[in-house]
Amino acid sequence: MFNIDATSSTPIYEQIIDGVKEAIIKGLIEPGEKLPSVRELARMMTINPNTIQKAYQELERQKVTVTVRGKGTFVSEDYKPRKDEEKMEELRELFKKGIIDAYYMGIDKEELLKIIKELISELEGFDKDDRG
Amino acid sequence: MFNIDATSSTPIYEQIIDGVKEAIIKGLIEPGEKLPSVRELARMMTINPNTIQKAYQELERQKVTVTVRGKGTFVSEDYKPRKDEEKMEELRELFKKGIIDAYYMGIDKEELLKIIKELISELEGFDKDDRG
Amino acid sequence: MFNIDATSSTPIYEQIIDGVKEAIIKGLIEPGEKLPSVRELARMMTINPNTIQKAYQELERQKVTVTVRGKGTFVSEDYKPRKDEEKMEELRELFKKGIIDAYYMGIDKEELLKIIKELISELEGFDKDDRG
Amino acid sequence: MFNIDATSSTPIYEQIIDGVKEAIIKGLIEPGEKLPSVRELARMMTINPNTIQKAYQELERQKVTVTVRGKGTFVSEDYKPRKDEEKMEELRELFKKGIIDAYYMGIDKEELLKIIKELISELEGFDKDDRG
DNA sequence: GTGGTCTAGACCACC
DNA sequence: GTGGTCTAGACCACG
Repeated sequence: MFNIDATSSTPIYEQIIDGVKEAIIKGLIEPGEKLPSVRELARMMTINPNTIQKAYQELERQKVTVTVRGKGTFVSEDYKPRKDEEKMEELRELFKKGIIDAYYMGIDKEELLKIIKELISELEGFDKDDRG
Repeated sequence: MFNIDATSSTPIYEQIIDGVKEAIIKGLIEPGEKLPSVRELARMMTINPNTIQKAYQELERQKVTVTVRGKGTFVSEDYKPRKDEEKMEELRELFKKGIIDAYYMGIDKEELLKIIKELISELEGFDKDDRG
Repeated sequence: MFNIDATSSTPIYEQIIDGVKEAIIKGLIEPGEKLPSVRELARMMTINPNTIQKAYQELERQKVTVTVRGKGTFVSEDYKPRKDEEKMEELRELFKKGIIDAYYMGIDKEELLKIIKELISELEGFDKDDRG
Repeated sequence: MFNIDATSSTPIYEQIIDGVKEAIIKGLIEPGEKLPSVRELARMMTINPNTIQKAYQELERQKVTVTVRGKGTFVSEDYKPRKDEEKMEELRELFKKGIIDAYYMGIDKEELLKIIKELISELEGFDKDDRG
């Protein structure tokens, strides 16, 4: 489903969260669909089950998934996007850092916007209205 | 010159690095200009000198600054931007994460691009040719 | 694994970096193999853990090692040598200094080349193709 | 006579020492010849006179030069090369470091020896017998 | 005065 | 257990 880089500075559990979200946006996993169980995914990716568990808990906290006791973890069917000012500020900081890095790599404004637009296109469904 | 959030998950020394780079891009510090000394900045921001030191060393490693023995740390006058494929990939990952987060906050493509363009404008000089 | 001279003018962390690199070249540590943990090495050599940490971070920055979160620091399996002109110039300066010093010690050309060839031989594997 | 890089990690006074020695080896300054006075050299290179003074003192300590009170500093006419075991060991360490660095830059044995031989040739007089 | 190194000891996130 | 960050306080070389 997605790749994990154990040597990356982003924690594994965070890579899993991002991977699941990306898979949902791309439509690889549909709303209502079941995610692999913690143990199953841990085995598939040879990762410590505790790490998967932590990722799943965070996904549920963010209401991206819901857990049904005894059944498993499912992609939310009624995800309601929310933007509080705090998260917006974090997002701006993240992009600002990206722009600064781009500047120091010698990437100009047009090239940068092109890269970003490409990334948006790759994440199919991003510009759709029917978000589940 | 810039604000430090001690409670943030991004390390203080990294916030300092980003802050200095941002100040340079915005033209608040000019190429050739002297940065505050390690001790001085430490006093100004009530941060341990070792933390400032770590930030300054990383800035020098990235060739953003040069240090002259016994004189201090100065903004490089001949910074040459470099983009290797590895750094490009990291940049793409950073922006991809931002786009995914934006999606989950209910921000649509147009709004996102508007935010990014605003951020670029705020960083004056980004679309100039005379990068220091 | 290697000796540290606390009285030397070369910083301890740099001696550690050189020692690790030398051990790798000599084949005493193989690609993929785990280095002693920061604390362990600190205990073994009665050196402050922060000093070891600084050495390990520099080794990782140079891509000589990779660190896996929660697991430890390992010798890179896919090290790709790089020679930019700047590093080449530094290398030339270093050897030039050595040659000048040798001259002032009364060592002639043949003797100097003999010494250098011996040093190369001691570092087993230097003339092999399978660099890790 | 030679270039000084204030941003280099090698101290300025050491760069001066090396520069003088190199100039002597190359024959740019002959045995018995007078070096510029401390003040004169300081003015020429816009360097603090104390720094020049320190370099000259060290050159005299190494018996590379002799100072005649009221006359100035002169290149020794009867320099007797000496190799004690301590200095030999330092020299070996220096070359070992260079070889390790070369290895990590992907330079092979033949290429390295070629570079070293070139450097020796550039320092004219190195393979002569009539060392003054 | 400047930056560079080192120690001691603490806290944290991650696996 | 692992590495990563931070503080406090010390000493040093350099200009």
